[in-house]
Amino acid sequence: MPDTIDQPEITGLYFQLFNEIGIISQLSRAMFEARLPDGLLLTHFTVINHLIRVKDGQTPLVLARAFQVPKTSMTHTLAGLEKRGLIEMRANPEDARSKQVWLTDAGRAFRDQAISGMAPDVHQVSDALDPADVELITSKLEILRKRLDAARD
Amino acid sequence: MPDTIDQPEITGLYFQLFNEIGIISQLSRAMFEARLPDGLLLTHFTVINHLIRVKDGQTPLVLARAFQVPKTSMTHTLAGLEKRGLIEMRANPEDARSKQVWLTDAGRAFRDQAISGMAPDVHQVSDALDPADVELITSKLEILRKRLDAARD
DNA sequence: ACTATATAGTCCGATATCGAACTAAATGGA
DNA sequence: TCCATTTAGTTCGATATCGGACTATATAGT
Repeated sequence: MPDTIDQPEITGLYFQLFNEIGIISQLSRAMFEARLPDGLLLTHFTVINHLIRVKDGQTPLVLARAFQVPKTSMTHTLAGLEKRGLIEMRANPEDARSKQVWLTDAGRAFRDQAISGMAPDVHQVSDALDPADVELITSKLEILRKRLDAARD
Repeated sequence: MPDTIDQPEITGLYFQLFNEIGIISQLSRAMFEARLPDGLLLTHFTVINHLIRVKDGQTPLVLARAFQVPKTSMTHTLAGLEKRGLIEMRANPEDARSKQVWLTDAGRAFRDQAISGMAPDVHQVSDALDPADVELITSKLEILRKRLDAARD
């Protein structure tokens, strides 16, 4: 039966893919964090970067959902960013339960600095895949990511 | 100049790729961990799985290097596995400083159980990419992973 | 309007991660 | 052989992560 799907084998393929993804995640995280100042982690950079790329003024809960982390983790991350003056927490005029996260000038400067610091690392490994491959893989992974996200129920 | 490489843009492409990888790593980890019993994390499963796929009897340090984690983290993970009777730590007859990590029957059973539990989740998202895509992406990511690994100096 | 339920955020406690320092054993060079 | 250096593993302390419980506010149903 040539058209029967060998499901267990597909499962194995996906396992390998997730494994590879997990290792790269770990390695790239370590690489980037080595470039960040003192107590700042990749989470901090990622939040700042998101606030610039998308928009600031979002609520902590929206950010937690965007990054797929529990809201308690986001509270912690935002506290760190606020303590360092990279963001400002303001009351949400539309909902007294809620807050808004705004970037400060220092936050914007930090992002530019961080990217400058990380760029050489990226450049160092950029010969591994050509741009077309990177784009291709990214687009395929985006599909997978959305599928995983949808499967969370 | 059409053949000049736009380096900053490549950096941006890689940033996106790493971002996608980070999110998938997080989502898939959460998905898998939800299927593991009580206090066991993906790390535990991954170590057991590795001991079966490659071989057991390896030293903690070799395992730490295989997973790119600090040896202190591996000590912690192995302690958890031993406490649950899934592995056995023995003295290394070839080096008195060192130890060997051996699977127990319970450890092997645990791995089979865990895979059975996870398979439906993988199956649920396996329509996101066809097997050829999964294989293609995995092989490309493997190249990137090795490049990152080499860049650690 | 009133009450039940849902939602936003924080606090707390448990555990994971990981760097630094330490101990014990192996290795290498004189 | 002896000593300096390297290596394997653990312990300890600091911090990140995250589930559960809590407070305050909003929303929905009657």
